[in-house]
Amino acid sequence: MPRETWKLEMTDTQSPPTLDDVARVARVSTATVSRCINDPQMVTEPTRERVDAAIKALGYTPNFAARFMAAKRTFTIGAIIPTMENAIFARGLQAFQEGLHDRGYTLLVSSSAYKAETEEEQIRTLVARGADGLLLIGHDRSQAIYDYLDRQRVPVLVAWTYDETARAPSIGFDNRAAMRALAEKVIAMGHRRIAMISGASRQNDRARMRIAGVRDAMAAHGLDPASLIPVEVPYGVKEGAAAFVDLMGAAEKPSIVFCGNDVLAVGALRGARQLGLHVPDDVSITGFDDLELAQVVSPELTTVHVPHRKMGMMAAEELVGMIEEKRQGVSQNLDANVVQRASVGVVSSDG
Amino acid sequence: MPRETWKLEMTDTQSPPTLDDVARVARVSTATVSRCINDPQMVTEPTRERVDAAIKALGYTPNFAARFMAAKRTFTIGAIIPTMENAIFARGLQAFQEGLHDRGYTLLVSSSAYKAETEEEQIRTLVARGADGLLLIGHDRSQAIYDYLDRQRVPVLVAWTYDETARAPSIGFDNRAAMRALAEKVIAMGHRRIAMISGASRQNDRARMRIAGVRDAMAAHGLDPASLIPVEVPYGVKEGAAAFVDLMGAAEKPSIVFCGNDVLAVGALRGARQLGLHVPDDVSITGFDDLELAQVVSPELTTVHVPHRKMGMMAAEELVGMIEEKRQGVSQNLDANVVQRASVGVVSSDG
DNA sequence: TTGTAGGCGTTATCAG
DNA sequence: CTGATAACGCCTACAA
Repeated sequence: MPRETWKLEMTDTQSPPTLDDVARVARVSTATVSRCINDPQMVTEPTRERVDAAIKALGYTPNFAARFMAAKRTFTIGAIIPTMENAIFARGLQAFQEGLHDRGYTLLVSSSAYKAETEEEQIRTLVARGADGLLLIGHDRSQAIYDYLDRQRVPVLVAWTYDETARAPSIGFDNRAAMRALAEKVIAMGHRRIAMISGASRQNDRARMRIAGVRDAMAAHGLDPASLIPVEVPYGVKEGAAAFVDLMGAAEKPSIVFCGNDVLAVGALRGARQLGLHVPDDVSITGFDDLELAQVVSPELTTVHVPHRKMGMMAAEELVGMIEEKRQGVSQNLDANVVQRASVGVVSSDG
Repeated sequence: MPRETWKLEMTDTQSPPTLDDVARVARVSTATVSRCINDPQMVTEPTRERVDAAIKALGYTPNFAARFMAAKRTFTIGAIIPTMENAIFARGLQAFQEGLHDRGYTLLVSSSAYKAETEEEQIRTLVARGADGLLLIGHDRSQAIYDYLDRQRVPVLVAWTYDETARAPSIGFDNRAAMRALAEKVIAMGHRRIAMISGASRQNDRARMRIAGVRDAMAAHGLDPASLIPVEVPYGVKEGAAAFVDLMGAAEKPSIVFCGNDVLAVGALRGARQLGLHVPDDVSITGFDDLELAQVVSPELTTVHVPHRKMGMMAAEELVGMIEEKRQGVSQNLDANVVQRASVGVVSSDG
């Protein structure tokens, strides 16, 4: 039995088909097969047909690892988000994925569970896997990992926040200004006894900026910003409820509880229900993000509307641009508007 | 200037460090460096220290593509879920990821937007990228793609459903039986005018089974299963609300509206509010999944509790087992229990 | 214990 | 337009 035949049978049964197999079946060189796939117009009609037939017959799919090694491109973008649990990042990410898909890229997502260490690990994983670019949430991470990214020459775009002074370009909104706008409106409605429930602010610039925003508004209204001591808990409905109950157990009960996001606010709402408190008559509550959730609960949440889809779409455009034109990214500051609904009430004569 | 030096400098500035670079700096062979990374105990203490130092100094990270080509393993698992928008799959996936992480694997997630075509594309992408195994939702997909997976020898595990007759092993629950149990309880409370809002049932065995479950219960109570004509809409709060409003506009208004999942049910609740209908006095509503959402709305949803985390953890264990022991997967049928809350009421003398 | 060298599946540069 | 052939970065027998 001729060696060739033997080998053909072996490869055929043992493992997925390769370019070689296709080439052999189509009776052309591997180079030609490669061209058929990547640049069909460089090949004559009849040969292309033979090759396509062979590809179909064998059920061939190119091996990305090999392709990456040879071409240094994967048309893959990685995104690492803090959580997939609640839908905070889902809508924006969906738009991001659509934008990438339109441009011929695939998105791979990974979640860090709000842990810096995990995020770092996942950044390395995605880069080592050949991601052409990365989308990250917020600016807070170690110098070391930015250095690593530089060395590996992987473009990075930050989303969900805007900070032109940061090292990486960002497409997002000004968390601090948005929260300040919300807080100013609320304070203008007469609220003076202010409390806040926030996610952990360490390693989370969005959380920190939102706290700062409330303090800005307080200062602007002659209140002492330092008097605001946010309760920090993990983002979650249960956690929000528990924090709220604690807050209402204090000697001086707040008339308004600002929450770091809608999930926490929904938790607070639930805490209020547990305590038999009426919102907004007994106490007001605000969120941030304007998730679908915000309009599902009752009362509907006063919150900050974040342009999720727009942000995702613009991020896709920008990141692909950075990759293909090898240029620095340019930051964009999108609008995030306060949306007033029923969870905040007017205070008449409140100390 | 000696050529070696020149080359070293070039590589040093132009591209990420490779095994070669590390070897050169540590004055050992590439084989030794490789061993230091993959099997440290095969190397003497002093050499290992030199190598580790070189790795740190250079900021070296192994290139997965190259590693994959040589070793055929990536320690990466891919999961493709229908959507990331609402949190349906998030909790289970989170547990799945944790389970994988404990076993040394990384999870990469991709969402198909409930489109078979997109899912297929993503399956190929993940496989081509060297995923060691795949987690998919539900059994409904083309024969062709299962054949492809076989040929590529990539183990596949299905979750969120259980069907021992299907081609792929599954870890999930019996959607039909669970929905039937729920429906039986509801019907036993006197409901006879039954309607249902479902997600698209095409290419979605979970949706189909849940519809079948309601019909089973109807038949068991002497009602005509064929009289149930589910309204099919995309999973979404808005869509659920609209469908509900339509349903209540019919000549014979239902006393109970079964919903294919909690998101749809929350939508229905909202539709009821729009119509000024009281739930459950005027009409009852049920969900499925027991998302956090279910306890956040009011009235709280009667629904089916799905063991998300348990399912995710077991799936991780099973899939890794299939990969490492090269064995067929074994299916598991988990419990999904009815949880009665406030959205369903008793009907006294209803036709 | 350490080094040498072949091969993994593609792409891309040359000739033809 | 097509075909050799040299990388790409790593792993792993096999040798020393």
